Amino acid sequence: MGRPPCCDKDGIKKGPWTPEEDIILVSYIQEHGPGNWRSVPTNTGLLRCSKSCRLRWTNYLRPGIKRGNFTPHEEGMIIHLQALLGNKWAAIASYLPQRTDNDIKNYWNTHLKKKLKKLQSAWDPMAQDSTSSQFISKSFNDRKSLDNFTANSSPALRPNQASTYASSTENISRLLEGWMRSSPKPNSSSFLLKENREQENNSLENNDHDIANSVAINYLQPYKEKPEQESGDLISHEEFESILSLESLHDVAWDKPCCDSGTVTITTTTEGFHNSASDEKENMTMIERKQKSESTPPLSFLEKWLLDENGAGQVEEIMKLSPIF
DNA sequence: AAAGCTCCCAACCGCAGACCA
DNA sequence: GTGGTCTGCGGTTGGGAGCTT
Repeated sequence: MGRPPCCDKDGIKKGPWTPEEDIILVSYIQEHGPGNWRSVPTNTGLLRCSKSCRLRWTNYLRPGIKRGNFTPHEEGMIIHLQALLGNKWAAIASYLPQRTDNDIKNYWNTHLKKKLKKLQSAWDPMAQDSTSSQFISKSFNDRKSLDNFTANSSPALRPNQASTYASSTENISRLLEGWMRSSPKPNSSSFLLKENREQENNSLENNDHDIANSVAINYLQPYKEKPEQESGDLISHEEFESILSLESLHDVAWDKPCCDSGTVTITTTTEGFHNSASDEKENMTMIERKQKSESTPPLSFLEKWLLDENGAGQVEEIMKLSPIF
C-alpha cells in the first residue's frame, strides 16, 4: 500500500524553474487564485508536479516576499521566536510576513546557528551542547546583550548574495500585476527613475518598522481582543516581555505596558521615524504607510528585470509567450 | 590557472494532518 | 469508520558560486 510519490512520474521536470515556467504559473494563479494545486500542471501544461508548483509560488513568486540580507532586527526576531517556538518555521514566518519559512529555515541553518554557536562558546565554553533556547534565555535575558548581539550582526558578516535568475525574480507576480494595471507600457530607460529607486530604498529602511508593527498587530493585538482569562493560551507573560524587548518595537507606543488588564491598546507613532524621501510630517500609522507603499507600482523591479543579464534577454521571449502582453 | 574545498540556497522528499466521498 | 487525495511542514540535498591552495 502507501501513497505513490507525486513527483516520480515520467515526464515530470525537476530542478530550477525557468522564467517561462514562472510566467505561466503566475499568470495562471492570477487568473484562478492559489490553491487546487493538483490541477495546476494539467491546466497550465507545466511539466511540474503540483507540489513543485505550490512551492515555487509560496517560496518565490507570491507577492510581498522580501529577499536579500536579513536585517539585524529580523535576526533578533528569528532568534527570539526560534527560542520560543522551536523549529516551527511556518509559525516563525508568520511573524515575518515578508519572509518565507524556507528562507528563515535556510538563514537559521546557515547563519544564525553558527553565530549562536560562536557566541555560545564565548559565553560558556563548557556548554557546547545546550539548546539555543537555554542559551538565549541565558544570554539574552537583558536588553543590552540582545542589542549587542544584533549590533554585531552587521551586514558585513553576511556574504553578498549572488545574482542568479532565481534571486532576481523576487516578484514576478508583482511585476505582472503592476504591468497589467499601469497603462503606459514599459519602454526601457523610462523606468530608470531616481525617485523610484529612492522609494524602494526607503521602503527597505522602513521595513523593520513594518515588521515591528506586524508583530504588534499579529502577536499582541489578541490581548486587546481576548478576555484576560483566555490570553494565557496565546502567549505567556515571559514571552510577551521578551517580544517587548525587541528594539524594533520602539516605534510602537503602549497605552498599557503589559497584559495586566487584558486591555492593551496598541498605537503606532511616527515619532522618531525618519522618512528621508518625503520627509512627511503627518501622523500616519505604519499600516497606512504600508498600504500607501503597496499601492506604488514596483517599477524598480522592472528596471532590475530589464537590465538583469537573464531577464533582459528574456523579456522579448516572454512578451511573445504570454498573451497578457 | 586550475583543482579542490566550502558555503549557500532553491528545490526535493517524506511525513502528518485535513478533508472528503 | 475507512481509505484515498490534497496540502502544508520540516529536514535534507544537489549543484552553482565563491574562496583557498
